[in-house]
Amino acid sequence: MDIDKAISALNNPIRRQILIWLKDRSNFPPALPEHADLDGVCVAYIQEKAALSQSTISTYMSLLKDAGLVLSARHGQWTFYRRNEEAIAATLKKLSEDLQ
Amino acid sequence: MDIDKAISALNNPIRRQILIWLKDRSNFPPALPEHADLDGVCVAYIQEKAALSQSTISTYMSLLKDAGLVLSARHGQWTFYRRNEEAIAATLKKLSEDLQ
DNA sequence: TCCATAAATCGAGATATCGCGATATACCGC
DNA sequence: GCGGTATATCGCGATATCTCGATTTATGGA
Repeated sequence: MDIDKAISALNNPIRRQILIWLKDRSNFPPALPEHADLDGVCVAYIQEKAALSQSTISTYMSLLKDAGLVLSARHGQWTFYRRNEEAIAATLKKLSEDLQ
Repeated sequence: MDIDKAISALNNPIRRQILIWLKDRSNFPPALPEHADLDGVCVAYIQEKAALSQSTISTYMSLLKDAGLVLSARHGQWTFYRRNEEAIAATLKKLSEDLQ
């Protein structure tokens, strides 16, 4: 876990908001029937919610993934992103232990 | 509490390290006798420990202060900085509540 | 094979942050 | 007032981040 990368990824209100939205799948439109059993949310839905460009959101999701805070899975043309709960918890724990 | 400012201030390993050092006064040289009863550490001691220029450390301390994470008190020519425990705890709590 | 769709990558201009040396300000003791 | 010390501020070049539109890559369907 790279705390520097993680804090850097968190140092943006929209990226933090994305992590918050991802806590609850119902923040996004319902999944297509063929994706009903898959975990995570596709880039297009996140983009729509965040109201930033496709390229920006794709970059943001890569950043979050690079920091370990989300996991991704490709299914056909879609990439589904979901929270990495362990990494998020570990990051918050490390920050608290360091600073508290 | 401005979480954006706080995370931004924390988004630097040396500023985080300073907050960690400030947990324990003994990380710095002993206070001058005439400062024995004062709380906090002067800029010069922090600078020496961090091994960055005086202007950089002064700016860093201003940033941390602006974010509310430290408090400052001027005594004569010296400015003494100390942790703002409540603000640090509140920042970590907010981050955890938002993201966890 | 072609076309359409989803996502990733590229290139760029605008803005922010980093860290410095130089300078300014504030305060002290003489 | 003057010189010295501690800190703050200024100006700057270097680097990083932000966000975009355009392009590329990957995939699926007709």
